[in-house]
Amino acid sequence: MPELPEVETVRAGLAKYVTGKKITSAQAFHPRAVKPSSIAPITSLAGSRIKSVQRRGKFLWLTLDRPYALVAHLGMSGQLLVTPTTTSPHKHMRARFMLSGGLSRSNNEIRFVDQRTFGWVGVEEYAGDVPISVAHIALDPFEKEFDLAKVINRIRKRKSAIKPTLLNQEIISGIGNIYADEALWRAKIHPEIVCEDLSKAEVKRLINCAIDVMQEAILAGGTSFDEQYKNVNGESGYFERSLAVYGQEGEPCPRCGSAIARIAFANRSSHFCQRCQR
DNA sequence: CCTAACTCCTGCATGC
DNA sequence: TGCATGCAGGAGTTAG
Repeated sequence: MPELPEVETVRAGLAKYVTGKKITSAQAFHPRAVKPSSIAPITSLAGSRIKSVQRRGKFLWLTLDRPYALVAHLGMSGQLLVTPTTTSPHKHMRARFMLSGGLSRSNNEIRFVDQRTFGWVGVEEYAGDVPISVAHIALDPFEKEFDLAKVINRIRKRKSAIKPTLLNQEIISGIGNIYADEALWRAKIHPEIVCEDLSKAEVKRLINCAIDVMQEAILAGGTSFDEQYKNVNGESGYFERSLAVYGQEGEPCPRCGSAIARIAFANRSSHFCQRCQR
């Protein structure tokens, strides 16, 4: 599911509902739901207070009044739902965190729900400003330290195709398959073009298109195709209706009208317009 | 240093 | 209806 706009929607929802609350108890229900490198069991979070909710790229973490963080990655199908404790358990509930205090009294639980179990939660110490598992992840383009010129130069040295480079979280974080395809379409760049062959202006245009499309998606509450992406209230986003190419194989290009193509490479689907994107 | 291939899962759509 | 196949928003590991 979730790329930067969806994770940011979840982050903002969590920040609104759980900041300042105390975790009174916590449990995990599935062995793969907890990151193996976690330094402590989920149950040990009991008694800690949530100070803030942070994000870099697709990684989320809660800062606590302790020298470690509760980190989460949603993988392909993870959800973090804020619910009343009386809500009946979800089918794929992998962990739960009971809360007390704070401003909103009715929603006193965070549930980690994940059908495919590619997502995880974990307890981690910090490496500088971010938890250990986030340390190798590049800045995302919404962080104020994000250095556009540096990223452009790095991309332009690469000999691989531009699409897998956009998906590489160690170069620029937050972009997944949907927004990579949408950004390439907006910038009129073919996904298989080699990075080295792109001009500085083209790479700059591409990253700015990625920023624009993700910003618009955040305002729409993210992209939801099915039941796999929900915000913390269990609601779908509505950016799906604004997608130009992702999932639009055979549909007319919104710019030139020719049919959107889908190809598979680097183990993923790519959707693009063969006329607009050379 | 880099890249490609493979892996971890469940559930749904499709085709025979 | 049943079964096999392919496909899905991610990222870590390994081999080369």
